[in-house]
Amino acid sequence: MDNHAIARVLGEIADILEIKGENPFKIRAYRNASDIVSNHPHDFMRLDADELRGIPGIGKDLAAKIREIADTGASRFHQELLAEFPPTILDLMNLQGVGPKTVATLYRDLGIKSIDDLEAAAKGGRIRSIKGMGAKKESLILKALEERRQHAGRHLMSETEGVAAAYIDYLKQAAPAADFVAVGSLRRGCETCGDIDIVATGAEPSLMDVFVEYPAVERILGHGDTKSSVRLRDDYQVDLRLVAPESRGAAMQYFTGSKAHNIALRDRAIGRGFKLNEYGLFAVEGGQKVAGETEAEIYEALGLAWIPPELREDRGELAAAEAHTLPRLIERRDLRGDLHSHTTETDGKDTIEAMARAAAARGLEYLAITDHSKALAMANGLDEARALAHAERIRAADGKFGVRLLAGIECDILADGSLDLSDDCLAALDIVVASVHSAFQMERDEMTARVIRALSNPHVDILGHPTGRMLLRRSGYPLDVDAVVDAAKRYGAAIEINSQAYRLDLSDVHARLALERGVPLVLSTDAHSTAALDVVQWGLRMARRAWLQPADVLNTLPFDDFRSRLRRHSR
DNA sequence: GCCGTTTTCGGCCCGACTGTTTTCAGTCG
Repeated sequence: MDNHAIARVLGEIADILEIKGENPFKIRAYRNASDIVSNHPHDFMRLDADELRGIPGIGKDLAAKIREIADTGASRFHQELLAEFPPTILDLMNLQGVGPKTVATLYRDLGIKSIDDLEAAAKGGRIRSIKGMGAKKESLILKALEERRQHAGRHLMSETEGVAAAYIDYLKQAAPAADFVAVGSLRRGCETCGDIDIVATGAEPSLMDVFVEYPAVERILGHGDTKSSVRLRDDYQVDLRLVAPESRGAAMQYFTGSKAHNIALRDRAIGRGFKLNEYGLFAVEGGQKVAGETEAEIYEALGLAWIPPELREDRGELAAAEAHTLPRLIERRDLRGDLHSHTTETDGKDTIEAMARAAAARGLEYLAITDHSKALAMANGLDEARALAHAERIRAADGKFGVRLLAGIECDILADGSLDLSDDCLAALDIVVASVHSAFQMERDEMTARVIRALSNPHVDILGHPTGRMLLRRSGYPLDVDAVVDAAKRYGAAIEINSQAYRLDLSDVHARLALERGVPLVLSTDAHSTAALDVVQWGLRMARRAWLQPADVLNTLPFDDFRSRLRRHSR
């Protein structure tokens, strides 16, 4: 049991209590505890009940339940709840537009207890027979089922990384001298991943037995001396390739892909009298091996500079590698500031001081505190008076904890494109991120006009999570990103790459569009806790896939230079 | 279920939107 597993049990308790219609505050306590556990830096397996109780939000009951889960691997309360409802019912809660009440009604009235049951009922027109539901609801459910199907077997990069790392740790224990590297879409930094591909070198074939005996394995798909495949619970497929050390680079290259990149690379090899496969680069005449131990020597033998995995999508990287004009991709050490964060003043978990200290501990030079504005009532958003009072407190803390602070706001863009706070208030702040959080159901033209109108406000420095997408859950609101990028250019606003693993918004493709149009980008965490400042690693992968160099990202600048480049100071 | 207390009970962020209604329930954020 790790924190993630404990958090999942608590989350499932919350889900079932919700279906049962229990006290919403009790449900919130479980949900909150689940969040705390999954985001907590310490291993909950090692904390005793007293230490657990010291964590705000964990009281006597929850501390005992967490200990029980840590000690026994399960919770009796959780088991009892699962006995009341079939476990598959929880899958229904993940459908867009289907909440606990709907799940309860579907179960009670139609006996629906799984995704398959629901699909059959919806297709058979039986949903509309339930009181309070109609034909619209039925088609909404069918649409949600379709979206779910499209996402099946795919996972967020952040989660995939965790699963791959845990698997590799496990393999390393059995073969300490061997070398392991996760390749495939994960190595390329794709926003979501299907399979996990691992290349191993320097291990005995018996490693494959260890591989298929991993506790989370649900089904063994293949079990050979050099290649094995398994399916894990949680719908991951994992492939392990065991290769000789002299082929390590070739195998890494081959299994990292992308398919399009590999096809282009092999084509290039053929044109030069070589054959490229997962074992190496070979001369067609005579068949002798030219390269294969490292990726770099393979690329070099083909007249190319080594290409960072994030660029291997056949989007011009081969030509750039040949001309030695590949970008010097942005890295974490290039970032000097974070421009989007929340505190306890709205829906953040930590105070100004804690956030400032955490930013300083991560080597940041500056941090913008950008809590929500009043339209986001559920987050306890700030009105003008509170925003200004909060700004005073932020400025009072500026520089005291080893980091410069910017007093900002994440201001809602209202349905008509106006901003949630007065111009006077926005002008009095150091930085304004403007974001859409409501009224997503708009026509594309209307939504585009709305966002562009917001950008026309001279106090808007940055457009936050521009498309509103939530990976594997919903596509963004309909938006002409091209037109929005042009508007940002025209008005001198910057565009955010939001690093939350479930957002990654802008996407790599759109960020590259902004780069080509000369619109400045910023890389932000949208952190709601100190630990969340580290999610920047996911945004970085997106930025690198967009070919961004340090100079393309405003928050790589030293503090004074950065401030002068902000829209409010640059003209 | 947590928290804080004028300490064992009462409060705990709630508004917009949708689809179903004819005054509201459910979902989302």
